[in-house]
Amino acid sequence: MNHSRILSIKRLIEERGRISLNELTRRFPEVSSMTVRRDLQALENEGILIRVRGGAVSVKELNKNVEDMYSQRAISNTELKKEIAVKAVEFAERGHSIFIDSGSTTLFFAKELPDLNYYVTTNGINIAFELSRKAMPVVNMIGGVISKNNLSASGSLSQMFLDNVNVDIAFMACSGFTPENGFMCGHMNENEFKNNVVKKARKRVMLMDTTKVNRSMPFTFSTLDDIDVLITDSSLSNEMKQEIKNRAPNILIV
Amino acid sequence: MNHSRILSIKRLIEERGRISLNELTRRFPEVSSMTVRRDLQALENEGILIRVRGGAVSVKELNKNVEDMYSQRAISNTELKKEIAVKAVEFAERGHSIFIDSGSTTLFFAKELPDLNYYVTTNGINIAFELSRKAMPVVNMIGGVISKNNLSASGSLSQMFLDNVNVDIAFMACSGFTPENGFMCGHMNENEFKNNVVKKARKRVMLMDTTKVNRSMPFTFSTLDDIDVLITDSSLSNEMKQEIKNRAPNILIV
DNA sequence: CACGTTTTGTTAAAAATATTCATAAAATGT
DNA sequence: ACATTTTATGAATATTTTTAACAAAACGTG
Repeated sequence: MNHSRILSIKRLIEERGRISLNELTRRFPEVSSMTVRRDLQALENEGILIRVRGGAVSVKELNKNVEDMYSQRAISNTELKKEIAVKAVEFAERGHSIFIDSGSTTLFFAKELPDLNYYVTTNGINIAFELSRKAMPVVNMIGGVISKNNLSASGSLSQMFLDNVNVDIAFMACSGFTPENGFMCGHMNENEFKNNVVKKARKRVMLMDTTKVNRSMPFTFSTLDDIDVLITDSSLSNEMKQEIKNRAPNILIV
Repeated sequence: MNHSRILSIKRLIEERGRISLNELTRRFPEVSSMTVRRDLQALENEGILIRVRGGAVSVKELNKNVEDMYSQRAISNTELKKEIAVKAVEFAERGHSIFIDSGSTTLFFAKELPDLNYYVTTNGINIAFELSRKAMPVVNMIGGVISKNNLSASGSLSQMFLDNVNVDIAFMACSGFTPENGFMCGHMNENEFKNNVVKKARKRVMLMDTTKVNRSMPFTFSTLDDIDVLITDSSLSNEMKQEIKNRAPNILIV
């Protein structure tokens, strides 16, 4: 059955990124290497992969590096961020108006968000783009001047825009955090904007990976007790957890 | 001089996308094919290209297919659109406030725009993204509800946003055109928004490839004599050109 | 079932690539 | 400035991979 074999090969290479002819012939002992070759050729014609000496590489895999191109820079600690995003999705209720802050962790959150009827408002153009790929959610982009480092809108027009939006729950991101100073970011405009979102939202969820902990930034847009839920990755130390609980007894740490 | 040669090879492959070893040895007769091979190997290690039988393909080139991923669908007639974009760039003056309408032709325009100090306002998130890759222009994104088919913002909030922006020159796109009905688009919200941009701008440039000619859409956002410059590709018929001139004597057709 | 078509296997030849080694040039240290 | 080391290159050879051509098998169809 040639078709199902080709499909298997396709799947294999898409998940592995690159595969050698030797491995393929080992995996498909029922056919000759020549057949596998021809399969690869067929897949190459379809633009699925490109053949290289000794095997083939998946075009998708190559594009993975670019997939996140629209987030401008390579994203680090993707595993941590994904972990956080998966946990955060639980807090998004369908039919509600949610705000998603600009940021790389929140970008993962947007990716993980199921395709349901949320009303999403965001100030990140990469997040708006990501959400636009889904069929159901209504995507509302906050306008304003785009800052090139993080693709987020801010400024007075953003503020005006925000005034016209209601937010049930805000999923926020930060660049730095200490228990004393709270959640910080690096730019004044953004800071003001984030601060207003936090004030405005009925419920606030902070997505923060542990690389942000004990890192200071110029501006604080939110203190610990502004926040209802703090979602971090598994490597948050118990001491820090305790300290957070002491300062903000009502916070839920996930 | 090994380094400059490797750089040349890199540039060559980045502009051509794919190159054969034969061609490379022809282009670099001063070194042996073995050396070229080793150069390719070096570039492969850097992730610039991947070697295939008989030559190499540029990773960038492969990504080009995905580059336009963020425009959601494959772009057709890219050559026409590029031609138009190149011509349109002439009309963008540095230091001015320009508006770029959402659309695939205008996306090319955004790509072609040189990296200078424009003040750009746009309602397309893909266009805002594209512009954010450039260092100089100030990018101002119009907020609003994002429509998923063309990644553009529209709605009452967009309107409010537009009220706060001044536009020297607007580069517009349309989905259909007939001389009688003028420039048309498919959605009411977009239509209203585009219409307001046209009203507001001091100068209006329409980017329209000939596939749009004699195609009707539900809504008209601009008539012929609203427009100052009409930029099309080379395959606009002379009859149509004449008819346009008759109806709008002051229009400049490029 | 006989026929044409498509898929697959076998093999040999061709092509491309890798390896090795020798040499020349450049960089480095003293 | 000289010697030493490193690096780049070319040539020859060996290895691997790919292609091509043809035969056999499987498949579908009237």
